[in-house]
Amino acid sequence: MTAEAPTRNLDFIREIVEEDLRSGKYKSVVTRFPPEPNGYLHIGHAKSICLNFGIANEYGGHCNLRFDDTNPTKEEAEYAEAIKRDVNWLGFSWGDHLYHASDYFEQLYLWAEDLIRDGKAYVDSLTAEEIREHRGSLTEPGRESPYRNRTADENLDLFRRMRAGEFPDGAHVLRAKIDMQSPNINMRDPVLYRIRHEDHHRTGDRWDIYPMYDYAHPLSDAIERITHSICTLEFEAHRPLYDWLIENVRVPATPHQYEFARLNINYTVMSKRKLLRLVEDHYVSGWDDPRMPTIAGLRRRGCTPAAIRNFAERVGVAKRENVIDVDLLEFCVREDLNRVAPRVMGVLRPLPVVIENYPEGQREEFETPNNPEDATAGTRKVPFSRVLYIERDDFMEEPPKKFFRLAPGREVRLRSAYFITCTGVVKDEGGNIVELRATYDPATRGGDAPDGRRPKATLHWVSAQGAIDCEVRLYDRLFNVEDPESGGDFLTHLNPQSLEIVPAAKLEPGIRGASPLDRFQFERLGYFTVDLDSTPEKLVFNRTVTLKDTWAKVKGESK
RNA sequence: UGGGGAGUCGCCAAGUGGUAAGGCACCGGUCUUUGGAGCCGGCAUUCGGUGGUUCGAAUCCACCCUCCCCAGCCA
Repeated sequence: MTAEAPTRNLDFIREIVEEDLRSGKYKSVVTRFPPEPNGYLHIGHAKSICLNFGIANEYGGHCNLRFDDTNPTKEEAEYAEAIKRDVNWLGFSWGDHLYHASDYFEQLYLWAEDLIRDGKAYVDSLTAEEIREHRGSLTEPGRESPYRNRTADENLDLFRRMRAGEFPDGAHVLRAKIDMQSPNINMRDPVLYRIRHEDHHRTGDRWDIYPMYDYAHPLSDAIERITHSICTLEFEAHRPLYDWLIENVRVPATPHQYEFARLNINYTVMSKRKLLRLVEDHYVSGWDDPRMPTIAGLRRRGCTPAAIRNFAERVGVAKRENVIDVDLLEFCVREDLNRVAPRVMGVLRPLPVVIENYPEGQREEFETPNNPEDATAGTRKVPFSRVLYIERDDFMEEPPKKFFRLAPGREVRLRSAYFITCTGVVKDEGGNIVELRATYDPATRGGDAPDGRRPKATLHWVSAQGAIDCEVRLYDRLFNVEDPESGGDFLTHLNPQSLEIVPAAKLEPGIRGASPLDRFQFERLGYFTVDLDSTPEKLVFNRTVTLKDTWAKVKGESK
């Protein structure tokens, strides 16, 4: 027996967590996922959720869900509800650790007064424009505001009157008194509070001043005794300010901020601003449009939470900018669905086939496995009759070299049924194929030939009698370029073929009764899920992802 | 041209001085009542570049190059 020393490949954040736990710096770990309720969560957030909740779970700590609701002009309760639903759906739970930055407004305000009394904050009465001018630039230092040296009493008085609503929006702001010469622009007396005469979705009209993210975030982390405050790279330059506040405010704990690279995926966009644009201007049907990279969209598309979690794990956590191949996401989705999705036969573009030697009016049923990958999934019966539908793509009158499917004179297997041989092609006046004639071999019942012959192809099929008409929505990537953000307006890269509606696909009768979000594999085609628009009278399916298709690839290459 | 980060296979990503893990993609083969899945194999003499230190460097030092972030009273 060799006891392998399992060298786990920890990401750099987990390494830090383990070291902090090992050294005793922290007794247990507390993380937080801090969304702003101003839009829906997307798969980039899923990476952060898996990281934060994942670490909490792995190291026996907990992860808070905290709404970063410091800006009343952009936030809505509806978004908060959607966010909670999505985090839960992904499989994580915050227990009773649900918080809001707005819950801390009073404490945050009191601390701001402390800062003023300590001479570390002041009320500035410059206009926004003037503040910008005084800030300097990347290469020039800033200049101090003429209001920078007001007395603590004067500042306190003004700040209290700001709170009391005595001034209009923009009249004053509270600023930290740090260093206008700092090479780090974020340290040039950052704004801590601004006046906003606007109702907040949780605090109503109680406040006329609202804290900025840079002020509220570190202090909220301290209040919640967060140990590891994990955020994305763009906040790296804000860390000195984060640390400044933790040092200069009498907070009950000393959290630390760590930054990792956000997730990007090709052929889509991930910024909330752009996703909002797609929704508001109706380029998609909503935040949960199955083409959207939102959690809600992926759910409606048919992705499983497990697939998304596996994806987040394979993607890794590091500090280098990255763009993940959407192929990896699709792989994770197929991998999970292959295990769990019951199989069913459905024909998207029906081509009738009449089995000439099969008695008119005769019917029989075949037993077929629900999931060859899962012996416990059992079997079901599918009806067979004289007229069948097969996929139009499964027949070619003049088949090229590598086309193994049905063609005149060729024999193929109908999955779980019989071998059939194409004996004729019926066309309309326009020369379009409207029907196939064929004969079946009664000896191949069930799909095996006693003489051992093996057709090169097995086709899916549906008996015309009893077939159920369904709408099927075929999705493709939303954008037709890898990086929609580069090269002008991202909207110009929208894929006009991202949605194709198949109005009347033929499904085997067993599909009746399927409910929204049920997932299936339509054999040889892909994974499909019942859409929210579906009704018992008219089933609607979304294609989650296709199955890999070697023939499609060969065909594509020869083009 | 200030400050903060990052550069290892097409895309991710391990590696922390001892002679380049793994995944996706791709390419072969095998198997197959899904051209699916599975299984087997291939896929970086080289780590942004150039010098240097060392018996030995992706790992240490120096210089250079490229990319990303910061000038919201957004987060």
